[in-house]
Amino acid sequence: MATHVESRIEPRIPLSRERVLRAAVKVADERGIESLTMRRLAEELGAEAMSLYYHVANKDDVLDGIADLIVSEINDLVDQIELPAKGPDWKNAVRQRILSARQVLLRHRWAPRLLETRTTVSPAVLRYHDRLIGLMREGGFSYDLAHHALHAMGSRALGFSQELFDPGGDAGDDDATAALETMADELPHLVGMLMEVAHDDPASTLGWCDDQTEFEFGIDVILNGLDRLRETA
Amino acid sequence: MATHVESRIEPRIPLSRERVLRAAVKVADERGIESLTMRRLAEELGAEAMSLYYHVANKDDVLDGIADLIVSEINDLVDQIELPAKGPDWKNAVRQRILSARQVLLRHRWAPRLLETRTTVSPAVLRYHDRLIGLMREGGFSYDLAHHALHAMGSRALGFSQELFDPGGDAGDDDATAALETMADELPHLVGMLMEVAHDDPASTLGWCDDQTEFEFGIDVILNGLDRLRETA
DNA sequence: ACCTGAACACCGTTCAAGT
DNA sequence: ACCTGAACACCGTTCAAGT
Repeated sequence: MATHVESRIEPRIPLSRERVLRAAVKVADERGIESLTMRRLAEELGAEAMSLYYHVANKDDVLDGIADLIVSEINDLVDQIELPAKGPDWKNAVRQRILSARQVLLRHRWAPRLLETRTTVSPAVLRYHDRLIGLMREGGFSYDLAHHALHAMGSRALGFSQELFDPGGDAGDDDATAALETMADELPHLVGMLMEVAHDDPASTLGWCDDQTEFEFGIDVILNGLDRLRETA
Repeated sequence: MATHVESRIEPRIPLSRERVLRAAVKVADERGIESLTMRRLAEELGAEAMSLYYHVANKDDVLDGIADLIVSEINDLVDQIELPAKGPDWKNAVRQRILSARQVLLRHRWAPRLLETRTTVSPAVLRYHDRLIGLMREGGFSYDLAHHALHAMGSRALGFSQELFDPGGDAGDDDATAALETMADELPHLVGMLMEVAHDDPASTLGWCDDQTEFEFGIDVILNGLDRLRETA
């Protein structure tokens, strides 16, 4: 009867794969992906951990699912971008798509790392790349060059690039600067570079020091290089 | 007394941080990094899991340690490469270092993913990049351009690039090809590309489909682009 | 069809205790 | 100084049982 009353006050919405995945994104957004456990996820849904297994195969399935959900969000956004004219416009069109994808990833900071560690390919990722190839074809790429291009862009195609270390991210903070000075003997070039570059390096936006300016510099080097190859092909 | 006999037969080598980390690399090489647990690591060393904590702070410390060990292996190798002449030689020198780094990573397939997930910066990674900046400076780069260059290369500087999905890796295998054909409606460009490109795509060497040819294509696009910027700067 | 309680195997780690 | 046994908190997951 206590349960009777409870169920009146809060009528139970049934679980579903959709609800489970949306709740998982919410938990990851709010508390970080490392605190996304099956028990925590169930709690978010007002259910028990074991109930989830009726709707998803296991935790890996959840992770695959939310990775796909994020890239679907990217697809929804880039589908609204108008298609370019044939020829040299391809570059700006691709650039615009990539920067839009990046906007979505900025809302889900945990997503880049998750995307890189998933080994099963997401349908949404396939779709995203399919459209990218289409744009390049319209721009005059052979399939062969488009293939090389996808490899050259790597994760940048989806709007991020994982940095191995942060060559300037903490440079603004005084402690780090002082620490660097003590390493000047062993790391002369790195310290020299950071001293000069530190002032014009704003806060990073994604990853460790993958800030917007540097990200755009990187894709432009690649897109310009590909454009040159397209012209001479 | 049984223990007495045992200790005679197999005199106990004392543990040390060095031994722990080397054993951890061995376990990761032989059984994959996902099976590197504190208990398994201790077993490899003929000790109990709790004994490890006298020599390393925790598991994260072990992971930081083996990441650093691998990059040290890279440093040892690239230090043997002779230095280039001033000027345009920088490109080949950097290219050669990157491909040497890649050779080391091919011996430790788990290392790229580990390197990308470590958030604390390894001294060896700092040293590697310091020398890379030095080469670019000799080649005529400003510190500012060298900084952009490091970002543009990202993980490629250390010899790998994580691919988001594998545009042709399984294309050789018949099942995958058949599966692709059924997706031709939704993914026309991707399927079209793979059909054409599949035949000349050999087995991958690192990551999912990050094969040597594609990796070199990618770094060449970037290095050539940077070289052009260096000339016009 | 959908959900759950109890239980299992396996983690990383603490702490007091051994030599 | 170096190592360990017992124990704890917390995972993902199975399975039989509930409605």
